[in-house]
Amino acid sequence: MRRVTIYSIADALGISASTVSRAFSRPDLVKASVREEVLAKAQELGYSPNRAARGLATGRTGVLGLLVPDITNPFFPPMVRAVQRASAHHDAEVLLIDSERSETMEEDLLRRIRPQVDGLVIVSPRLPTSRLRAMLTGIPSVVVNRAVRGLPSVVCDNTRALQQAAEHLHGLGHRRLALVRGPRRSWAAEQRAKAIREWTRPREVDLVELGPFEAQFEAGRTAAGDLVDSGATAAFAFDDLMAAGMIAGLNDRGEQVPADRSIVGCDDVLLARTMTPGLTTVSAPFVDLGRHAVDMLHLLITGAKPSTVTLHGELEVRGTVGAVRRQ
Amino acid sequence: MRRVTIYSIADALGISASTVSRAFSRPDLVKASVREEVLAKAQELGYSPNRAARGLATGRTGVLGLLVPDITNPFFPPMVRAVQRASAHHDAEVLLIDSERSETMEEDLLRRIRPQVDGLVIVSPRLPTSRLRAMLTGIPSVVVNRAVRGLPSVVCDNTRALQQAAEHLHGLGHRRLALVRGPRRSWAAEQRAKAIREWTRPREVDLVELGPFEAQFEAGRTAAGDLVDSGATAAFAFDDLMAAGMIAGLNDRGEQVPADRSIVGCDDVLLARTMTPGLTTVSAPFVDLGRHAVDMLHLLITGAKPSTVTLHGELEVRGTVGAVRRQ
DNA sequence: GTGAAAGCGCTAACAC
DNA sequence: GTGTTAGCGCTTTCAC
Repeated sequence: MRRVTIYSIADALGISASTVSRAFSRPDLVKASVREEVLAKAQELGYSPNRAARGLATGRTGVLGLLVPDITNPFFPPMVRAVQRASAHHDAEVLLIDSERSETMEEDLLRRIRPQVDGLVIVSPRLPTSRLRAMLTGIPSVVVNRAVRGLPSVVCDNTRALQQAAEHLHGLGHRRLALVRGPRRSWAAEQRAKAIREWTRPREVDLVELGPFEAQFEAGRTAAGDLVDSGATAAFAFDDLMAAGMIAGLNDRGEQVPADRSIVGCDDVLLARTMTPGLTTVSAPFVDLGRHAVDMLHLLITGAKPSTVTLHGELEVRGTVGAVRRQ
Repeated sequence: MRRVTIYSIADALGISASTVSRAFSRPDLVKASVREEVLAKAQELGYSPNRAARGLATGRTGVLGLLVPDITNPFFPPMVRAVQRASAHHDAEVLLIDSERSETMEEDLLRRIRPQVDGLVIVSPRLPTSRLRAMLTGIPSVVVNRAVRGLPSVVCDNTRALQQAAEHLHGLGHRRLALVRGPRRSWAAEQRAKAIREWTRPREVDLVELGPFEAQFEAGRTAAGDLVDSGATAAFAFDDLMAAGMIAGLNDRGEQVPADRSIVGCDDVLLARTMTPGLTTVSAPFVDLGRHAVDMLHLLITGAKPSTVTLHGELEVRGTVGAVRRQ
């Protein structure tokens, strides 16, 4: 049994292959009655178009590449889902790449999939701008959570929410805050740090900066020691994972959150809700992040020039912040 | 600037395209010196093979499909990573599909990607066997964590580890255990339930069965009520996510774990380590699961007939089990 | 060990 | 509206 192609259908119907092809890719160019015959026969024969062939002819693969630095970080699965869902709307599939936080893997993998996809959604907080730009020239790409001149991006600005959190802590009596910084050279880390610094500057509040640290649970645990030493009564963790690690580290040292110290995370990943008490954090708009990225990518692929989109996180007050402890 | 193909290289070197092609796909058929020239020139020109063209010619896409039911469940990211890593060894890319726990999406998405991949790694705990088998005929497929007659699979048997856990609880004085069941019709859920029942039967221990429940945090929270009502002093949750939910639910009701009740999870996902106290659980061999699945798939694709692989979970005793509370 | 040529299944001018 | 034709970039006989 040989496989069914547009020719099988064309022969069966006594029409040309082009018409069959058009019935699928440009249905408006085919007479309705013919189109329906084609579709019916296709159904009957179990035909489904060969993407590779279409790809060869059109130069399009119908596949989008999604690069994430660490799929095991709970930030990414919801985003992956959103990207996939949005891609389905454009009839595209998603090739996933997890670079395992390695820059060399990132470049290798990117090089490998580049020719196989129509475009790329890239989450690469740390690859130097020049190398990032080099990897991305010549292929439609949208960068997530990082602003790179000349590249369309969709970013989440947490400034307002973080400053609200700071305000909240201030209202609870905290006057010495810690900023537990995320990865060195991470765009988001810098962004978040800036928000806190900016809020602190005009106020009668001490700010101590700790880190940089990796965006990992264990790094948070380590940071807990620095936090205790710093004398800050409340801390902004770079993200929820670090916040969770910091809380565990404080527990190791006999401290309770929020009784002894307050902790604020960022991103509102699953973990933040499943902790007890729930983590006070800033929610990331995963779904919109993914959706905008894909929509923008689609625009790029079809020749348009999308402009950068900025979304906003929102403060979620839960159980890990409380009134300052009486010293 | 036109794209570089085997012809660009062939022209530049004054040789034929066939030779260039062979230098990549059948290097043994090309004289070493020529091969090296080709590779060097390819490097210089930034050539990378067009998969679509290769796919058209060979019928292979170089892409593997990976279907997971819920990428936001922390069980899957490490497995996705393992699958991707293993695929790289076979020079294949991974097309990810998250069915969002919907059977209809699962079938739709599968139908869509089937023609675009060389084979499938499927994690589908609940799709009825007949429909699963129907979706998978005609395409090399490996099923993960589910035994389906006639389909090669790689499964994780947690019987021994769960029974060790039961033994451990027994040693701590627990005589009334709860089995908090996972999703109805889930192969793993049935498997785990069987292990506990089998251990209980010959012993002077009461077993109460709760559920079935969805494998979700919130379902665990709900289950906590049933658990309290059941009077069991210790419980086996279907998985870690449920276990975390149950602990949160118990806290809501003023109970502490393990002081008031002991909880055992399953899978040892990130969450299990980040909780305080750490969750006693049974570790899943994520990396091996992914690796074996891909290796088996590769065998299938190349015409061999792999046999089912059984891996084993191991008990990880952490902080959520303790001596039975004095009533 | 290497080249010439056909063809994988589809699309896209171009003609009719 | 539909058919004809010429590729897309690669692999793979088949000669040499």
